[in-house]
Amino acid sequence: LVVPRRSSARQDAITAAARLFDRQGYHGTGIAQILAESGAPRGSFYFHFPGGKGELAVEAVRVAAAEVEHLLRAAAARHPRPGPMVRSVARALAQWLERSDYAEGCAVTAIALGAHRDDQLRSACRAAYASWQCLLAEHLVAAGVERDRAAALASLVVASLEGAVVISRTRRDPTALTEAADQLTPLFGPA
Amino acid sequence: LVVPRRSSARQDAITAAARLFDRQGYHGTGIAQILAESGAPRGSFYFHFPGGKGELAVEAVRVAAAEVEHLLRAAAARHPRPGPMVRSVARALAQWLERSDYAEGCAVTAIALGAHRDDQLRSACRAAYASWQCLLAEHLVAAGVERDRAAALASLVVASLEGAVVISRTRRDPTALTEAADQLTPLFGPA
Amino acid sequence: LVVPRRSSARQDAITAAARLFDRQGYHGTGIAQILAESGAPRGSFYFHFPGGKGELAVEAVRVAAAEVEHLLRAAAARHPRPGPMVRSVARALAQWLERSDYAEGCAVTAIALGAHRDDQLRSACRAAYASWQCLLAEHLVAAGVERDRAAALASLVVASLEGAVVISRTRRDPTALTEAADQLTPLFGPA
Amino acid sequence: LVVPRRSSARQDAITAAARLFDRQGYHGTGIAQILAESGAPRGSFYFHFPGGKGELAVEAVRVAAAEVEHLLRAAAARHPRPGPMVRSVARALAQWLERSDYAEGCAVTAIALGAHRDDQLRSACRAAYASWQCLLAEHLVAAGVERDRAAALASLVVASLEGAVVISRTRRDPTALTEAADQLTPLFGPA
DNA sequence: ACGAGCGGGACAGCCCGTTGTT
DNA sequence: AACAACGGGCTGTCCCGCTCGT
Repeated sequence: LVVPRRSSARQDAITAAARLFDRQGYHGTGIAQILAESGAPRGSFYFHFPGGKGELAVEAVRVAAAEVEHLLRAAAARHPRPGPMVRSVARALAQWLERSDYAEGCAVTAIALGAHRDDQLRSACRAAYASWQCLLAEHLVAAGVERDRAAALASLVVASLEGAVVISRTRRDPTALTEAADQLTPLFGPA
Repeated sequence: LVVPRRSSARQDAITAAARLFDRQGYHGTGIAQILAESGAPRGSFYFHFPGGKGELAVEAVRVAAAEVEHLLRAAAARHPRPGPMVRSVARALAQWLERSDYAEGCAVTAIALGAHRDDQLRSACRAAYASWQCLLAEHLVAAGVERDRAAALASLVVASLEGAVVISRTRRDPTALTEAADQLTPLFGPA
Repeated sequence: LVVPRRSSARQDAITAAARLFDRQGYHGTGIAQILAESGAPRGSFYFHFPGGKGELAVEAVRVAAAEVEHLLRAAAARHPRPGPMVRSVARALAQWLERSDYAEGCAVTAIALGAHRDDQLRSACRAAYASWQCLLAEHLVAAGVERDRAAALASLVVASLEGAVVISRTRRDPTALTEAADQLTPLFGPA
Repeated sequence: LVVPRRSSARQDAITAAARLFDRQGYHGTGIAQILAESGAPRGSFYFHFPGGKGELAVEAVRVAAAEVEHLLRAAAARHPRPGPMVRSVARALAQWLERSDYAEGCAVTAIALGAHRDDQLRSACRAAYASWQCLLAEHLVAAGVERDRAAALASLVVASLEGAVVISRTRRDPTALTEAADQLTPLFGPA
């Protein structure tokens, strides 16, 4: 007996959109390309996404945010001390950049910059940043950082990595990421 | 002796382009809008910019980079110690964001993310980041930071501010910027 | 004994279609909107209307024609003399226009003009005009007008009211209708 | 010496648009078809018509209105008495219908019904009706009809012919037009 | 009778880059 | 150095007709 299995078209389109928005930006990516690369059918696009491109982008932001959340959680589980944890995240991001030949960075930033006029989209990006900051802050607190300082420090870490990804991509060179993580380390407490 | 005073059309277009690319992204901004808002004539656009939109964007990146360089130099002149200097820069960026109601952030980042396929454009963005990092590193050296560490630290500062601007814009709230500068301060040496 | 009470979906769709074709024209109205506004289910549309949009429009024409027929019959019953009868019809049409803020006029005309390529549709419109003319002619004959002249006169009345509705709608002003009825009156015989 | 002779593309598009809007209605006619049939270039459409399809339709209404104005003036010049004048106009309209095999009627009505949401378009149609009514009213006055009645009578004539054109087209038979003109004649005064 | 989904084509609008002429 | 005009491709959006499975 086969479970009715709803079409995968919607999810396929979201995945492809996250990748393409990341590579080419929000305005630089057309729906046609997203559908072509995802193999999703054209006719049901506005059935799956009544809100059009914007709604698709909101979903793409959620997917991209969840991937990074997963990365952060995995690093936190492996490294109890914040210094190694942040360096591990930076290394993972650097590898991600290199593996795509610096074509893919962070879909959230790409969409945040390309479409900050759309309030729902902006809101989704804001939620992504907030979740990352929250995860980092909790890890810092667990490592003994005082709660208020942990929040501000987590904000700095998110911003640093975010900015370092953009710069690394522009340079086609991951040193900005590793330097950022290395230089941040002393802030997390005594070695 | 009369200076020929070339037409301002070219410069007007560049200025408008920097503002609009910042606000709407590279692909989100059309040449028609740039010409309309700058008042530059349509007919001579490809006389002034034979390279088309890409060449215009390169010039816009240079202009935007120079503005930030000016900001950095001014802050360095006023604040000999790196902590206050970086905090002053963050405050200035925050004011810039607020003044435009978070519509304008950094044209370099907007273009870097929107058009990183164009090598000349990417090169111009890379040069912008490099010049900022260089200015910051020299200021750190002058304040007594060892040269190698100063370069890495400057890289972190640039990345942090860059990322904080993106996040602040997304949040419509400047705290990410001020938090970043505050948390970075201890890295610059003993109070 | 329970009357099977067939689903109202079909009738709902026809009613909504008549209203929307009237407001927006045949090509300006999509099936999706008709279904949305009527609350009729999407899945069974082609069960109820195997002929698609065209068949739905034919039914809409019939409904709209019947409404006008009803209006004509009621006016004829109340006013034995043709002059008052036609003026009463014009007033009713004017009220109908005003009540919808001149958004709705006559669905038959809207469809006749928008889709006169479809023979079945054209046929339905022709039947509507014929039935109105017939009703009017009989009323004129009953009032003493000679039979041949009654037919031609009824044709003029239908055309006048038809045209006056279009003009009134364009003007957002019912005077074209009342003027038409007033000026026609002398043709119906001695006061 | 050659007069710079601006491109005929704009006028070509307007002429084709008038014909096609008449045949297929406003919403039933696409810009692509208008450009294809007129031979006008695609790239400069929004140069010639910044207001898009709506602006094109406004011009088409003006052209169509002017053609009818010309017809009315010619008939008025040839027939000093209103009866023959109106009958001559009706004959001309009937011939026009027959010549196009009842595919073309009156572009103004087609657009008035298809796009009465667009205020500028509605305004252009209103102006067309007003100009026809005015021409007719002046002719009636010149023939001795009292001024106030002439205006109302002219309104009736315009509405009748308008409606008769729609009905004739639906019937593919010009009798509605000739009947209308014949039956109107007694209103214009003693034979 | 009906919801979900597909297929592919059309819509209006706008894009960037190039002509000719002046 | 600026103009009117072109060329044709692409955008997001929406369309109608249909087939599934229930």
